[in-house]
Amino acid sequence: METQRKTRIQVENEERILDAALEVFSERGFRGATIDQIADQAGMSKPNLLYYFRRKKDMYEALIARLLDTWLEPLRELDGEGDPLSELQSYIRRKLEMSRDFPRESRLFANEILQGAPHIRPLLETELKPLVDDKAEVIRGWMKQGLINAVDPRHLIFSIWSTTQHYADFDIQVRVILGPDRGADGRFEDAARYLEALFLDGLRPAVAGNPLPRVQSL
Amino acid sequence: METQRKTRIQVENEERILDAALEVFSERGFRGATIDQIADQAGMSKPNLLYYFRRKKDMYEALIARLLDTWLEPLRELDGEGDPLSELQSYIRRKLEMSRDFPRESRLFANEILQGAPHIRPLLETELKPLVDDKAEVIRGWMKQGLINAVDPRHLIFSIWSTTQHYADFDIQVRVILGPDRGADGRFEDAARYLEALFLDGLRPAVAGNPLPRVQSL
DNA sequence: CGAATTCTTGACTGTTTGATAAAACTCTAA
DNA sequence: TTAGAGTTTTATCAAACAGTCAAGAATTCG
Repeated sequence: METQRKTRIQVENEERILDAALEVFSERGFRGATIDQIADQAGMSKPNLLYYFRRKKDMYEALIARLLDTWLEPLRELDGEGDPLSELQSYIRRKLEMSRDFPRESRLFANEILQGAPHIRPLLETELKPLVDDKAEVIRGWMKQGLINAVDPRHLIFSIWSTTQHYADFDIQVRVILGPDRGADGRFEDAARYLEALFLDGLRPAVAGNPLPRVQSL
Repeated sequence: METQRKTRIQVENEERILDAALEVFSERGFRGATIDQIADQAGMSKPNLLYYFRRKKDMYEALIARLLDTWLEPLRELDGEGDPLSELQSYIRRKLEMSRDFPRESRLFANEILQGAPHIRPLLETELKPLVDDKAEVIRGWMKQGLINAVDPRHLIFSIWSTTQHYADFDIQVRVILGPDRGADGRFEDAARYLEALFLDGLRPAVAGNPLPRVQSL
């Protein structure tokens, strides 16, 4: 059986639909979204949309499938050969950039996990877990060499995920608290600065009169 | 007009319904939840449930109203007169305990914020923001005295919220990654230990041969 | 007790929503 | 240019769902 070649129109419309679906699903979750809303957002009729994706579920699963890969890319880039502190700093920066540039994807993922990962659970076991296990081992290696403080690397990863994704997922709350002073870019710059300080040095100040007696990361 | 006194049955049933509603709303969000599911969970017929809460929205709003108060309680307890590091540590511990003991409430809140806070937005402005502004000022005071490292206190609060709530909201993901080795209690103990280390000292190790040149917090 | 009040239920209504059928229209390649 | 494949629309359906109603059952209280 030959793989169906896609027509120009097919490629265009599937893209348009998935973009609209991402918009709606990320805002309202799977069950909260309606096909009408997605069709509306995509600027086409409902039956027309269903010509490309026969079921609501198909759209959602197409989105989820491409999502996890993108989502894990920053962690994949974490390099065991690099300098630990700057590697982790880069990872935090990349995750924060994803929250800034792909907030809809972040919310879609959050929605899915929040509801018990009904569609993505198998992928978590087969894709997410092995990757995290692998990178946790890398980080553990750094700790054994005394290059970074010894903590549970998996919880470290959780804290990087949660703090960075917070700016996409809880955006409304963040905006209410920070006010309109600084635009979105300013918020993310401030967040990057803060997270760097937190993850590197924490809150406990260096001994007075002995400022920053820390190893300098290159 | 006299305030209706509530009968025994009324008090009991409203409690039962709200508990069931919390269960269902926190798992599926407002639109994803159905009255049938809630009635089922509460062990009563749908018309009976609707006798107590005439609309689905009424249940949701009753839950949201009582939620924010509980949710902000730990932050209210942050004491400007206390020792900064141990105050913040206690705050983190209290928030983590809330994630452990009230995961449904955490998820309900996350769902609401994720969807743009359609029901709770006004309360965020009138309750959440002033409290955060107030406590941010307290934390800023500590920083000016050099008792903790200087960072943006609002982002500090965001990171405490996100890291602690992560264990309730992303519970499934956390469980997949940590495996079944340690039970729920173990997970939260590990999380508490990790977060203390992160927020106090970060990842950058003390200079070799000069172990932990830090102010000791009492 | 017994009447008034409160509570519960089965049967029902109108609407929203996911999905289909088939006809009409458009595009493309020989 | 035109046959056939690919695309869009109109009309429609069945299930799911929020909410109603009226009548019967249970509870309360004088």
